This record gives sequence, C-alpha cells and structure tokens, in this order.
Amino acid sequence: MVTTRRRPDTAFSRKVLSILRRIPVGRVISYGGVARLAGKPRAARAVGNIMREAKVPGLPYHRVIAAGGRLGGYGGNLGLKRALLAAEGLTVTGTRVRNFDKVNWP
DNA sequence: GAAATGACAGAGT
DNA sequence: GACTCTGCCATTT
Repeated sequence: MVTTRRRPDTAFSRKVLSILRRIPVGRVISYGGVARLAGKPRAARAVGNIMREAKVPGLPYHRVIAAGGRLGGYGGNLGLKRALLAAEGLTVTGTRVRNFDKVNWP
C-alpha cells in the first residue's frame, strides 16, 4: 500500500522525523539539537520547515523548542505548546522553559 | 532553475 | 530578560 502522504524523501527530513520519534516523554529538544543529530548543526531553520510541512501525526512537534529553552514558534498555537509541555512535567515561564538543561534530550 | 519563505541560532544592544 | 541584526539550511512556489 502506498502512502498518500507526500513527504520529501530527502535523508534530512527522514532523519529529523526519525529523531522526533525518539524524544521520550518529559523531555524536549531544540531545533538546533535535532539539526545536529540530523547531521546539520546549522539547519535549525530547515528543521522547522520540514516539521511544518511534514504533517505526520504521532510526532511530538510540541516537544521541539528553540535554543536556550525558548519556546520558539508553533503552528499558530504557541499557548497550546506551553500547555502540552507543562502537562508533560516541564516548567514553563512566559516564553521560556525552566530546567531546560535537565529536560534537554541529547 | 531562481526567488521567496520560515516551527532557528548566535552575538550584540 | 527582551529585542534586533545577520547567517545558514531545506522546502515551497
């Protein structure tokens, strides 16, 4: 059966999606972190673009935040992202995540 | 094929 | 702590 979902078959996008699946609950990772694991430490922006277009259910996009523990952006519902992170045991303050170095997933 | 876009990162103010 | 500017990357149009 063929997937009706057209996602870019590029190694980078597949790698990024694969990494998102490995993020355990209660942990988060920065866009730069994902890019780094994907092999492009400078491709943080590209990671964001892929996630935006990937539209693959099952991936905790809300667990991917910006560097330094900043929430970064989200598809039009940043407040929702905050709620989801807080619901997973994270401490979120305004535009930042506390204990980022503890919840940061290498 | 080239230009424009965007879920960033880092340093400076 | 928050904002601004530049640089880097892949995807989309």
